[in-house]
Amino acid sequence: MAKKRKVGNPLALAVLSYLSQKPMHPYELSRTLRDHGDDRSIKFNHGSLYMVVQQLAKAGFVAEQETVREGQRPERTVYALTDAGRAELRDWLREMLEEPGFEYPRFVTALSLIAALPPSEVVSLLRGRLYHLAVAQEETTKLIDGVLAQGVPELFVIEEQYRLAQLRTEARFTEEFLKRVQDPDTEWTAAWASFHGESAPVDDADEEEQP
Amino acid sequence: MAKKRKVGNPLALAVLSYLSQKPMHPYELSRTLRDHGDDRSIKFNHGSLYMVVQQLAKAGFVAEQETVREGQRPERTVYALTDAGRAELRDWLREMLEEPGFEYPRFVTALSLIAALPPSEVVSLLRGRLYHLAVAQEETTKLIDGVLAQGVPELFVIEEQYRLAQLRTEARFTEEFLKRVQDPDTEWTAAWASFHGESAPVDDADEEEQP
DNA sequence: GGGGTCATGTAATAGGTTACATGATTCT
DNA sequence: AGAATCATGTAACCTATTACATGACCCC
Repeated sequence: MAKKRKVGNPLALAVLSYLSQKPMHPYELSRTLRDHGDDRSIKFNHGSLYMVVQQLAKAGFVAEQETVREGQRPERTVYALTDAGRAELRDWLREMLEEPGFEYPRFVTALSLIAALPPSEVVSLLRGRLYHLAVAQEETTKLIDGVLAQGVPELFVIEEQYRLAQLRTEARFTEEFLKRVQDPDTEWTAAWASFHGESAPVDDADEEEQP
Repeated sequence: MAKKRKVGNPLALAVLSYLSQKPMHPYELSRTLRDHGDDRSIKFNHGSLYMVVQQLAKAGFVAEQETVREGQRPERTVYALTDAGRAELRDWLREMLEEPGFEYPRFVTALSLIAALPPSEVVSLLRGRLYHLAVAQEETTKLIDGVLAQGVPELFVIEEQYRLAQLRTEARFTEEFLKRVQDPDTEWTAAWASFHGESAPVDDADEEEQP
Protein backbone atom coordinates (compact mmCIF):
# COMPACT_ATOMS: atom_id res chain seq x y z
CA MET A 1 0.00 0.00 0.00
CA ALA A 2 1.09 3.52 -0.86
CA LYS A 3 3.89 2.62 -3.23
CA LYS A 4 6.81 4.87 -3.86
CA ARG A 5 5.86 6.69 -6.98
CA LYS A 6 8.60 7.76 -9.31
CA VAL A 7 7.03 11.19 -9.15
CA GLY A 8 5.26 11.89 -5.92
CA ASN A 9 4.10 15.47 -6.16
CA PRO A 10 0.29 15.64 -6.40
CA LEU A 11 0.69 18.34 -8.99
CA ALA A 12 1.99 15.61 -11.26
CA LEU A 13 -1.29 13.80 -10.92
CA ALA A 14 -3.14 16.84 -12.14
CA VAL A 15 -0.77 17.12 -15.06
CA LEU A 16 -1.32 13.52 -16.02
CA SER A 17 -5.02 14.04 -15.75
CA TYR A 18 -5.10 17.07 -18.00
CA LEU A 19 -2.75 15.57 -20.52
CA SER A 20 -5.08 12.61 -20.78
CA GLN A 21 -7.47 14.95 -22.52
CA LYS A 22 -5.05 16.44 -24.98
CA PRO A 23 -1.35 17.22 -25.34
CA MET A 24 -0.33 20.59 -24.00
CA HIS A 25 2.71 22.71 -23.28
CA PRO A 26 3.50 23.59 -19.68
CA TYR A 27 2.18 27.07 -19.82
CA GLU A 28 -1.15 25.89 -21.12
CA LEU A 29 -1.30 23.40 -18.29
CA SER A 30 -0.58 26.14 -15.85
CA ARG A 31 -3.30 28.28 -17.30
CA THR A 32 -5.83 25.47 -17.44
CA LEU A 33 -5.21 24.45 -13.85
CA ARG A 34 -5.74 27.97 -12.63
CA ASP A 35 -8.81 28.49 -14.72
CA HIS A 36 -10.38 25.36 -13.34
CA GLY A 37 -9.69 26.53 -9.83
CA ASP A 38 -7.61 23.44 -9.23
CA ASP A 39 -5.13 25.51 -7.35
CA ARG A 40 -7.56 25.29 -4.46
CA SER A 41 -7.21 21.54 -4.36
CA ILE A 42 -3.61 21.06 -5.36
CA LYS A 43 -0.65 23.03 -4.21
CA PHE A 44 0.49 24.79 -7.26
CA ASN A 45 3.18 27.15 -8.26
CA HIS A 46 4.61 28.07 -11.53
CA GLY A 47 8.11 26.87 -10.82
CA SER A 48 7.09 23.47 -9.54
CA LEU A 49 5.05 22.80 -12.63
CA TYR A 50 8.07 22.86 -14.93
CA MET A 51 9.94 20.68 -12.50
CA VAL A 52 7.15 18.17 -12.35
CA VAL A 53 6.81 18.00 -16.11
CA GLN A 54 10.51 17.28 -16.39
CA GLN A 55 10.27 14.57 -13.79
CA LEU A 56 7.34 13.03 -15.60
CA ALA A 57 9.30 13.09 -18.84
CA LYS A 58 12.30 11.45 -17.24
CA ALA A 59 10.03 8.80 -15.77
CA GLY A 60 8.53 8.10 -19.17
CA PHE A 61 5.01 9.13 -18.25
CA VAL A 62 4.91 11.96 -20.75
CA ALA A 63 6.84 12.55 -23.92
CA GLU A 64 7.85 15.62 -25.80
CA GLN A 65 5.61 15.70 -28.83
CA GLU A 66 6.65 18.75 -30.76
CA THR A 67 8.15 22.13 -30.34
CA VAL A 68 6.26 24.99 -31.80
CA ARG A 69 7.03 28.63 -32.01
CA GLU A 70 4.35 31.18 -32.39
CA GLY A 71 5.26 34.69 -33.37
CA GLN A 72 8.36 35.81 -31.60
CA ARG A 73 7.54 34.10 -28.31
CA PRO A 74 9.88 31.54 -26.79
CA GLU A 75 9.48 28.03 -28.07
CA ARG A 76 6.84 25.98 -26.36
CA THR A 77 7.33 22.29 -25.94
CA VAL A 78 4.16 20.26 -26.18
CA TYR A 79 3.96 17.11 -24.09
CA ALA A 80 1.70 14.12 -24.59
CA LEU A 81 0.74 11.34 -22.23
CA THR A 82 2.38 7.98 -22.88
CA ASP A 83 0.80 4.60 -22.23
CA ALA A 84 2.84 4.27 -19.08
CA GLY A 85 1.54 7.67 -18.07
CA ARG A 86 -2.03 6.65 -18.61
CA ALA A 87 -1.48 3.59 -16.47
CA GLU A 88 0.17 5.63 -13.74
CA LEU A 89 -2.69 8.07 -13.71
CA ARG A 90 -5.26 5.34 -13.19
CA ASP A 91 -3.25 3.51 -10.62
CA TRP A 92 -2.38 6.58 -8.61
CA LEU A 93 -5.89 7.98 -8.59
CA ARG A 94 -7.26 4.62 -7.56
CA GLU A 95 -4.87 4.51 -4.66
CA MET A 96 -5.66 8.01 -3.50
CA LEU A 97 -9.37 7.36 -3.57
CA GLU A 98 -9.25 4.05 -1.86
CA GLU A 99 -6.62 4.53 0.81
CA PRO A 100 -6.90 7.33 3.31
CA GLY A 101 -3.32 8.34 3.98
CA PHE A 102 -1.94 9.57 7.22
CA GLU A 103 -1.70 13.35 7.21
CA TYR A 104 -0.66 16.18 9.47
CA PRO A 105 -3.06 19.12 9.33
CA ARG A 106 -1.81 22.22 11.11
CA PHE A 107 -4.70 22.21 13.52
CA VAL A 108 -3.82 18.73 14.70
CA THR A 109 -0.28 19.91 15.35
CA ALA A 110 -1.49 22.97 17.18
CA LEU A 111 -3.90 20.97 19.31
CA SER A 112 -1.21 18.52 20.26
CA LEU A 113 0.87 21.35 21.71
CA ILE A 114 -1.94 23.44 23.03
CA ALA A 115 -1.05 22.93 26.68
CA ALA A 116 1.92 25.24 26.17
CA LEU A 117 -0.44 28.21 26.13
CA PRO A 118 -2.56 29.22 29.12
CA PRO A 119 -6.23 28.37 28.86
CA SER A 120 -7.46 31.95 28.96
CA GLU A 121 -5.41 32.73 25.89
CA VAL A 122 -6.56 29.57 24.15
CA VAL A 123 -10.14 30.60 24.67
CA SER A 124 -9.68 33.90 22.96
CA LEU A 125 -7.68 32.41 20.12
CA LEU A 126 -10.27 29.74 19.43
CA ARG A 127 -12.98 32.33 19.36
CA GLY A 128 -10.96 34.02 16.67
CA ARG A 129 -10.66 30.77 14.80
CA LEU A 130 -14.39 30.28 14.86
CA TYR A 131 -14.76 33.56 13.11
CA HIS A 132 -12.26 32.64 10.41
CA LEU A 133 -13.95 29.29 9.96
CA ALA A 134 -17.27 30.99 9.42
CA VAL A 135 -15.76 33.20 6.77
CA ALA A 136 -14.18 30.26 5.01
CA GLN A 137 -17.47 28.40 5.02
CA GLU A 138 -19.24 31.31 3.53
CA GLU A 139 -16.67 31.76 0.79
CA THR A 140 -16.78 28.11 -0.08
CA THR A 141 -20.54 28.10 -0.21
CA LYS A 142 -20.57 31.11 -2.50
CA LEU A 143 -17.99 29.53 -4.74
CA ILE A 144 -19.98 26.33 -5.05
CA ASP A 145 -23.23 28.13 -5.72
CA GLY A 146 -21.60 30.35 -8.30
CA VAL A 147 -20.17 27.44 -10.22
CA LEU A 148 -23.37 25.45 -10.09
CA ALA A 149 -25.33 28.47 -11.26
CA GLN A 150 -23.26 28.38 -14.43
CA GLY A 151 -24.56 24.94 -15.19
CA VAL A 152 -21.42 23.01 -14.26
CA PRO A 153 -22.40 19.54 -13.01
CA GLU A 154 -22.11 18.97 -9.31
CA LEU A 155 -19.48 16.32 -9.88
CA PHE A 156 -16.95 19.09 -10.43
CA VAL A 157 -17.47 20.70 -7.08
CA ILE A 158 -17.56 17.72 -4.76
CA GLU A 159 -14.10 18.53 -3.48
CA GLU A 160 -15.47 21.87 -2.30
CA GLN A 161 -18.48 20.20 -0.78
CA TYR A 162 -16.15 17.93 1.07
CA ARG A 163 -14.07 20.83 2.26
CA LEU A 164 -17.22 22.49 3.50
CA ALA A 165 -18.20 19.44 5.49
CA GLN A 166 -14.78 19.39 7.13
CA LEU A 167 -14.99 23.09 7.95
CA ARG A 168 -18.31 22.54 9.65
CA THR A 169 -16.97 19.68 11.67
CA GLU A 170 -13.97 21.69 12.69
CA ALA A 171 -16.17 24.52 13.83
CA ARG A 172 -18.45 22.26 15.80
CA PHE A 173 -15.48 20.57 17.40
CA THR A 174 -13.96 23.90 18.32
CA GLU A 175 -17.17 25.14 19.90
CA GLU A 176 -17.50 21.94 21.80
CA PHE A 177 -13.92 22.18 23.04
CA LEU A 178 -14.40 25.79 24.06
CA LYS A 179 -17.34 24.78 26.16
CA ARG A 180 -15.38 22.09 27.90
CA VAL A 181 -12.49 24.41 28.65
CA GLN A 182 -14.81 26.98 30.17
CA ASP A 183 -16.95 24.55 32.05
CA PRO A 184 -15.99 24.69 35.74
CA ASP A 185 -16.83 21.00 36.01
CA THR A 186 -14.12 19.90 33.64
CA GLU A 187 -11.49 18.37 35.90
CA TRP A 188 -8.37 19.13 33.94
CA THR A 189 -8.77 22.87 33.42
CA ALA A 190 -7.74 23.75 36.95
CA ALA A 191 -4.41 22.00 36.67
CA TRP A 192 -3.84 23.51 33.26
CA ALA A 193 -4.56 27.02 34.49
CA SER A 194 -2.45 26.75 37.59
CA PHE A 195 0.46 25.34 35.62
CA HIS A 196 0.45 28.67 33.85
CA GLY A 197 0.06 30.61 37.06
CA GLU A 198 -3.55 31.39 36.35
CA SER A 199 -6.32 30.57 38.72
CA ALA A 200 -9.80 29.81 37.49
CA PRO A 201 -11.06 29.12 34.01
CA VAL A 202 -12.31 32.27 32.41
CA ASP A 203 -16.04 32.28 32.38
CA ASP A 204 -16.91 35.83 31.53
CA ALA A 205 -17.88 36.87 28.07
CA ASP A 206 -16.21 39.68 26.05
CA GLU A 207 -12.80 41.44 26.14
CA GLU A 208 -9.60 40.77 24.26
CA GLU A 209 -6.84 42.25 26.44
CA GLN A 210 -3.88 40.31 27.70
CA PRO A 211 -2.11 42.14 30.52
CA MET B 1 -1.30 36.90 8.64
CA ALA B 2 0.80 33.78 8.37
CA LYS B 3 4.21 35.40 8.55
CA LYS B 4 7.26 33.87 7.05
CA ARG B 5 8.89 32.12 9.95
CA LYS B 6 12.64 31.82 9.97
CA VAL B 7 12.06 28.14 10.57
CA GLY B 8 8.87 26.84 9.10
CA ASN B 9 8.87 23.14 9.76
CA PRO B 10 6.18 22.20 12.32
CA LEU B 11 8.65 19.85 13.87
CA ALA B 12 10.48 22.95 15.03
CA LEU B 13 7.41 24.02 16.95
CA ALA B 14 7.40 20.76 18.82
CA VAL B 15 11.07 21.18 19.59
CA LEU B 16 10.52 24.66 20.97
CA SER B 17 7.67 23.37 23.02
CA TYR B 18 9.62 20.55 24.60
CA LEU B 19 12.66 22.69 25.20
CA SER B 20 10.45 25.11 27.08
CA GLN B 21 10.20 22.46 29.76
CA LYS B 22 13.86 21.69 30.06
CA PRO B 23 17.05 21.72 27.97
CA MET B 24 17.70 18.55 26.03
CA HIS B 25 19.96 17.06 23.43
CA PRO B 26 18.52 16.10 20.06
CA TYR B 27 18.32 12.45 20.73
CA GLU B 28 16.39 12.98 23.91
CA LEU B 29 13.99 15.19 21.99
CA SER B 30 13.58 12.49 19.43
CA ARG B 31 12.88 9.94 22.09
CA THR B 32 10.46 12.16 23.98
CA LEU B 33 8.49 13.01 20.88
CA ARG B 34 8.07 9.39 19.98
CA ASP B 35 7.16 8.39 23.50
CA HIS B 36 4.47 11.01 23.65
CA GLY B 37 3.04 9.76 20.39
CA ASP B 38 3.59 13.15 18.87
CA ASP B 39 4.71 11.52 15.68
CA ARG B 40 1.04 11.01 14.97
CA SER B 41 0.47 14.74 14.95
CA ILE B 42 3.71 16.03 13.53
CA LYS B 43 5.64 14.64 10.64
CA PHE B 44 8.75 13.38 12.16
CA ASN B 45 11.89 11.72 11.10
CA HIS B 46 15.21 11.36 12.68
CA GLY B 47 17.15 13.23 10.03
CA SER B 48 14.89 16.23 9.95
CA LEU B 49 15.14 16.67 13.67
CA TYR B 50 18.85 17.42 13.59
CA MET B 51 18.31 19.77 10.70
CA VAL B 52 15.59 21.60 12.49
CA VAL B 53 17.62 21.98 15.65
CA GLN B 54 20.45 23.47 13.62
CA GLN B 55 18.09 25.87 11.94
CA LEU B 56 16.69 26.90 15.29
CA ALA B 57 20.19 27.48 16.59
CA LYS B 58 21.11 29.59 13.60
CA ALA B 59 17.94 31.60 14.06
CA GLY B 60 18.79 32.21 17.69
CA PHE B 61 15.78 30.40 19.09
CA VAL B 62 17.82 27.81 20.88
CA ALA B 63 21.39 27.86 22.12
CA GLU B 64 23.96 25.21 22.74
CA GLN B 65 24.16 24.89 26.48
CA GLU B 66 26.77 22.26 27.12
CA THR B 67 28.33 19.25 25.59
CA VAL B 68 28.40 16.16 27.67
CA ARG B 69 29.89 12.80 27.09
CA GLU B 70 28.65 9.76 28.84
CA GLY B 71 30.66 6.62 28.76
CA GLN B 72 32.14 6.05 25.35
CA ARG B 73 29.08 7.29 23.46
CA PRO B 74 29.34 10.17 21.03
CA GLU B 75 29.12 13.61 22.55
CA ARG B 76 25.66 14.94 23.00
CA THR B 77 25.03 18.62 22.65
CA VAL B 78 22.37 19.95 24.97
CA TYR B 79 20.26 22.82 23.70
CA ALA B 80 18.25 25.32 25.71
CA LEU B 81 15.49 27.65 24.67
CA THR B 82 16.43 31.33 24.41
CA ASP B 83 14.13 34.24 25.13
CA ALA B 84 13.64 34.76 21.43
CA GLY B 85 12.74 31.11 21.20
CA ARG B 86 10.17 31.40 23.92
CA ALA B 87 8.61 34.36 22.12
CA GLU B 88 8.59 32.49 18.83
CA LEU B 89 6.92 29.52 20.42
CA ARG B 90 4.09 31.61 21.80
CA ASP B 91 3.62 33.62 18.68
CA TRP B 92 3.66 30.66 16.37
CA LEU B 93 1.31 28.56 18.42
CA ARG B 94 -1.07 31.47 18.72
CA GLU B 95 -1.11 31.87 14.98
CA MET B 96 -1.68 28.21 14.33
CA LEU B 97 -4.57 28.08 16.73
CA GLU B 98 -6.24 31.20 15.55
CA GLU B 99 -5.82 31.08 11.81
CA PRO B 100 -7.02 28.11 9.83
CA GLY B 101 -4.53 27.81 7.01
CA PHE B 102 -5.29 26.65 3.54
CA GLU B 103 -4.32 23.03 3.11
CA TYR B 104 -4.35 20.31 0.50
CA PRO B 105 -5.46 16.96 1.88
CA ARG B 106 -5.00 14.06 -0.49
CA PHE B 107 -8.69 13.29 -0.56
CA VAL B 108 -9.46 16.79 -1.78
CA THR B 109 -6.95 16.33 -4.58
CA ALA B 110 -8.38 12.95 -5.47
CA LEU B 111 -11.94 14.25 -5.49
CA SER B 112 -11.01 17.12 -7.72
CA LEU B 113 -9.76 14.69 -10.35
CA ILE B 114 -12.29 11.96 -9.79
CA ALA B 115 -13.97 12.38 -13.15
CA ALA B 116 -10.95 10.79 -14.76
CA LEU B 117 -12.08 7.40 -13.49
CA PRO B 118 -15.33 5.75 -14.56
CA PRO B 119 -18.12 5.83 -11.99
CA SER B 120 -18.37 2.10 -11.57
CA GLU B 121 -14.75 1.97 -10.51
CA VAL B 122 -15.18 4.94 -8.22
CA VAL B 123 -18.00 3.18 -6.47
CA SER B 124 -15.91 0.17 -5.66
CA LEU B 125 -12.93 2.25 -4.59
CA LEU B 126 -14.99 4.36 -2.24
CA ARG B 127 -16.48 1.28 -0.67
CA GLY B 128 -12.93 0.24 0.02
CA ARG B 129 -12.19 3.62 1.52
CA LEU B 130 -15.15 3.33 3.85
CA TYR B 131 -13.67 0.17 5.19
CA HIS B 132 -10.29 1.78 5.79
CA LEU B 133 -11.95 4.73 7.46
CA ALA B 134 -13.79 2.43 9.81
CA VAL B 135 -10.53 0.77 10.77
CA ALA B 136 -8.85 4.11 11.37
CA GLN B 137 -11.72 5.25 13.55
CA GLU B 138 -11.53 2.14 15.61
CA GLU B 139 -7.79 2.44 16.09
CA THR B 140 -8.07 6.04 17.12
CA THR B 141 -10.83 5.29 19.56
CA LYS B 142 -8.79 2.53 21.13
CA LEU B 143 -5.78 4.76 21.39
CA ILE B 144 -7.76 7.49 23.11
CA ASP B 145 -9.41 5.11 25.52
CA GLY B 146 -6.11 3.48 26.34
CA VAL B 147 -4.43 6.75 27.15
CA LEU B 148 -7.34 8.02 29.21
CA ALA B 149 -7.44 4.76 31.12
CA GLN B 150 -3.93 5.50 32.31
CA GLY B 151 -5.14 8.65 33.94
CA VAL B 152 -3.76 11.11 31.41
CA PRO B 153 -5.99 14.20 31.29
CA GLU B 154 -8.22 14.53 28.29
CA LEU B 155 -6.42 17.71 27.28
CA PHE B 156 -3.59 15.57 25.93
CA VAL B 157 -5.75 13.64 23.53
CA ILE B 158 -7.86 16.36 22.00
CA GLU B 159 -5.90 16.19 18.79
CA GLU B 160 -6.98 12.57 18.48
CA GLN B 161 -10.54 13.46 19.29
CA TYR B 162 -10.40 16.03 16.56
CA ARG B 163 -8.99 13.53 14.13
CA LEU B 164 -11.79 11.18 15.00
CA ALA B 165 -14.39 13.81 14.28
CA GLN B 166 -12.84 14.43 10.89
CA LEU B 167 -12.77 10.73 10.12
CA ARG B 168 -16.44 10.46 10.91
CA THR B 169 -17.28 13.38 8.70
CA GLU B 170 -15.24 11.96 5.88
CA ALA B 171 -17.03 8.65 6.18
CA ARG B 172 -20.45 10.25 6.23
CA PHE B 173 -19.55 12.39 3.25
CA THR B 174 -18.31 9.39 1.35
CA GLU B 175 -21.45 7.40 2.03
CA GLU B 176 -23.55 10.32 0.98
CA PHE B 177 -21.58 10.72 -2.23
CA LEU B 178 -21.83 7.02 -2.98
CA LYS B 179 -25.57 7.27 -2.71
CA ARG B 180 -25.72 10.16 -5.09
CA VAL B 181 -23.54 8.44 -7.65
CA GLN B 182 -25.69 5.35 -7.57
CA ASP B 183 -28.99 7.14 -7.53
CA PRO B 184 -30.54 6.92 -11.00
CA ASP B 185 -32.10 10.33 -10.41
CA THR B 186 -28.79 12.14 -10.20
CA GLU B 187 -28.53 14.01 -13.47
CA TRP B 188 -24.78 14.04 -13.97
CA THR B 189 -24.03 10.33 -13.58
CA ALA B 190 -25.26 9.43 -17.02
CA ALA B 191 -22.92 11.87 -18.76
CA TRP B 192 -20.06 10.75 -16.58
CA ALA B 193 -20.66 7.09 -17.32
CA SER B 194 -21.06 7.56 -21.03
CA PHE B 195 -17.93 9.68 -21.21
CA HIS B 196 -16.12 6.55 -20.07
CA GLY B 197 -18.03 4.34 -22.45
CA GLU B 198 -20.15 2.88 -19.69
CA SER B 199 -23.91 2.91 -19.72
CA ALA B 200 -25.87 2.98 -16.47
CA PRO B 201 -24.80 3.67 -12.93
CA VAL B 202 -24.10 0.49 -11.01
CA ASP B 203 -26.92 -0.29 -8.67
CA ASP B 204 -26.16 -3.72 -7.31
CA ALA B 205 -26.09 -4.21 -3.57
CA ASP B 206 -24.23 -6.73 -1.42
CA GLU B 207 -20.67 -7.65 -0.44
CA GLU B 208 -18.31 -6.21 2.12
CA GLU B 209 -15.18 -8.25 1.62
CA GLN B 210 -11.73 -6.77 1.86
CA PRO B 211 -8.98 -9.12 0.72
C1' DG C 1 31.37 -13.94 20.83
C1' DG C 2 28.62 -12.76 16.99
C1' DG C 3 24.13 -10.79 15.51
C1' DG C 4 20.80 -7.52 16.38
C1' DT C 5 19.25 -3.14 17.66
C1' DC C 6 19.90 1.13 20.36
C1' DA C 7 22.18 5.52 20.50
C1' DT C 8 23.97 9.32 17.99
C1' DG C 9 25.30 11.95 14.41
C1' DT C 10 26.87 13.46 9.44
C1' DA C 11 26.76 13.61 4.53
C1' DA C 12 24.74 13.00 -0.01
C1' DT C 13 20.79 13.48 -2.76
C1' DA C 14 16.58 14.75 -4.28
C1' DG C 15 12.71 17.81 -4.16
C1' DG C 16 10.45 22.26 -4.21
C1' DT C 17 10.25 27.42 -3.88
C1' DT C 18 11.88 31.95 -5.10
C1' DA C 19 14.12 34.83 -7.80
C1' DC C 20 15.65 36.16 -12.12
C1' DA C 21 15.27 37.07 -17.11
C1' DT C 22 13.19 38.64 -21.33
C1' DG C 23 10.28 39.33 -25.40
C1' DA C 24 5.26 40.37 -26.38
C1' DT C 25 0.89 42.49 -25.70
C1' DT C 26 -2.21 45.68 -23.94
C1' DC C 27 -3.58 49.81 -21.74
C1' DT C 28 -3.47 54.99 -21.12
C1' DA D 1 5.66 56.03 -25.96
C1' DG D 2 6.01 54.22 -21.44
C1' DA D 3 3.91 51.29 -17.86
C1' DA D 4 1.97 47.33 -16.63
C1' DT D 5 1.02 42.73 -17.22
C1' DC D 6 1.19 38.36 -19.82
C1' DA D 7 3.78 34.57 -21.53
C1' DT D 8 7.51 31.50 -20.93
C1' DG D 9 11.33 29.53 -19.18
C1' DT D 10 15.89 28.79 -16.39
C1' DA D 11 18.77 28.90 -12.42
C1' DA D 12 19.96 29.45 -7.64
C1' DC D 13 18.83 28.49 -3.30
C1' DC D 14 16.57 26.07 0.69
C1' DT D 15 14.53 22.17 2.84
C1' DA D 16 13.78 17.68 3.69
C1' DT D 17 14.54 12.72 3.21
C1' DT D 18 17.71 8.76 2.68
C1' DA D 19 21.66 6.68 3.20
C1' DC D 20 25.76 6.00 5.59
C1' DA D 21 28.74 5.37 9.79
C1' DT D 22 30.13 3.73 14.20
C1' DG D 23 30.56 2.52 19.03
C1' DA D 24 27.79 0.43 22.90
C1' DC D 25 24.70 -2.71 24.97
C1' DC D 26 21.96 -6.92 25.13
C1' DC D 27 20.57 -11.56 23.97
C1' DC D 28 21.33 -16.43 23.27
